[in-house]
Amino acid sequence: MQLQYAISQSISQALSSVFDLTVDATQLALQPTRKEFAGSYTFVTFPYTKSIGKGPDQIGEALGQYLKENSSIIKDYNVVKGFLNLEVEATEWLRLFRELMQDGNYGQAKTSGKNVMVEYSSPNTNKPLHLGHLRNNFLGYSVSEIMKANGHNVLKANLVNDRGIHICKSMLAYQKFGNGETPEGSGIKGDHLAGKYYVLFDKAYKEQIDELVAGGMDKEEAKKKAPLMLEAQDMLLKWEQGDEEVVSLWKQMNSWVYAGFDQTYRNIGVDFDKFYYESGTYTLGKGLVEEGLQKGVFFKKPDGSVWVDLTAEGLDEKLLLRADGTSVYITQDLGTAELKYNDFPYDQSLYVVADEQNYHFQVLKAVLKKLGKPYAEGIYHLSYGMVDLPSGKMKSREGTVVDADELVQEMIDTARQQTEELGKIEGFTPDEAQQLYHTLALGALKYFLLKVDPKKRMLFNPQESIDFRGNTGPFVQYTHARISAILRKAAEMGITVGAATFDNFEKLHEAEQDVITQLVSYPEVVKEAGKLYAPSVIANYAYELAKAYNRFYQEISIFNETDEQARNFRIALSAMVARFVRESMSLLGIEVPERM
RNA sequence: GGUCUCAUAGCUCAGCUGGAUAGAGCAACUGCCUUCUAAGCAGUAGGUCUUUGGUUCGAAUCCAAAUGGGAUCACCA
Repeated sequence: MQLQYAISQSISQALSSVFDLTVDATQLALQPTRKEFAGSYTFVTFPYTKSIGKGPDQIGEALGQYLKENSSIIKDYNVVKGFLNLEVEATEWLRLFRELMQDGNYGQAKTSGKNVMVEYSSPNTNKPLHLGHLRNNFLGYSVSEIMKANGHNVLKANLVNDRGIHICKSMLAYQKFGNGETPEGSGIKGDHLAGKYYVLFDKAYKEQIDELVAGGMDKEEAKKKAPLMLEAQDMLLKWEQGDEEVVSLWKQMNSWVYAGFDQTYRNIGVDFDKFYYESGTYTLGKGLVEEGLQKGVFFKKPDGSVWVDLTAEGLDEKLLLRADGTSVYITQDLGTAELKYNDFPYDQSLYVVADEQNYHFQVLKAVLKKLGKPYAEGIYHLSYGMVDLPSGKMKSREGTVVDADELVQEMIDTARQQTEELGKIEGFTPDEAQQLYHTLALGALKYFLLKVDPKKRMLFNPQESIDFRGNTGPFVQYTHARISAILRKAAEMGITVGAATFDNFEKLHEAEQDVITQLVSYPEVVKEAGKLYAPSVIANYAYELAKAYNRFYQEISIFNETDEQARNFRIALSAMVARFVRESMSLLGIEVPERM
């Protein structure tokens, strides 16, 4: 940030004139001063004791003295055990604050001219979305917003896994046990209906295995020989051959599932610019395999299968094409990478996919590099950790998954209950109340899933995640609602933010200065979040900002202030906090209410 | 077994490129609503940063090893 750089420059100057030591300002590291000491920024003098030949305290004292006398920004200083703490002039803080007030795009980076594709969600069409998908969806959406704020041109893509043996399983079960059930007829959401038959398949399949095992068959063999499995495989074959009956069933069931997904996506507030379907991409990539053979970077084994040797890259040999010429998972991903690049020439292509696929993406990138593809370098696996439950890992087959739709509904119910208990719905129409519950529910859920570093595995505790106090989404939302009340009151009094001046105000309270410090650090935070692909950085910022404001709110009165300038400043400060709370939360895909 | 990854308060998590006495929230305990929304604020208590070595003025942070979780090593996706 500018202020820090300005201070660094002054220090650089001080080092040069006091000690005749040349250090570039960019090499000087400042850190925020710890709460227990006076000051905003701290300069550590230890690294310079050798080259200067004096003790750390002596250096700090001399630098502090120089800065106080020569810099218009530095108000005062103190030296504690070699740490030079610098206090910044209130006028400087206010200057920065005015600057931010006037810049409607503060924190929004200039257009980079870069294209960034973000693939996320990518569901299977045989079952509804669960908690793990929610982390994926929220991450993907938020990272997209963060990339936009960093000036990039973003395309959100969803690669739907709409084919394969698992899809055939639910189709087959439906064919056998469905009795023509439809979402309309039974009132079951389409994706849940498909999921129901996927579970039914698994149940019936297991029974068949047990029977075969009871008849003396080996369990592994029974898994392969169970009639249902054979039928499913047969169905997949028919699908690939374009069998009319199978394809028509596939189309019908998928259309139900899409209607269900669409509803969920709208409900959780995520969207996509482009959809890819594996049924349309699964044959891609064979051309690239051929290309690799031509170039001699792939090789054929005697049985005719095609491989790539990645041992030099620290990986293994990897199959790229089966002996019968059919493709494997990696084959189509190679093809899809190229297809995506042709559709949208990207500088970066992010894949929001769980960390269990780390190896796969290493291979993908390495293979494309071997092929000399220009876009290989831009591929980035945004790998996130699994969501665990207190009971352990989620397993779809064992029914320990937390269903996304159900979870959202539970959150909404909790929001309603909490709001009613607190008696906060006075003056709300039923529609507005409903809207508020939804805003709070999703705020709580998204914040909970996004505040943790994406790379880390996390625990979802139903009890804690529905907490609306402390470091939570609703806490930040509450801060916004509070400020909204203040701004409404200001408007009633005829005070307009921007027009009501505070030119002569310069007695900054500590709590006010802390809020400004938070506000002006926003651009850096957006940059950092973009660099790390980490919404958690934004979430932490929103929390710190809200916390700083709430302290100010508690300690300092706005409307009882007799000094008009001070009052105007505080209203403006509140308005800016509301603005950056709203903006940072929107980078997380979270809305903020006017009242709650 | 090979490779990758994680380990911070009772619980869930922060801790930026090494910097001061390691921070939040929840849970526990104390205060604060005749004043702008108490979904808030202030405070108390709670830690051998898994262990052991190393690098250095200085290590939760960097390096190595050990221990314990997790992922992956499919002609599944």
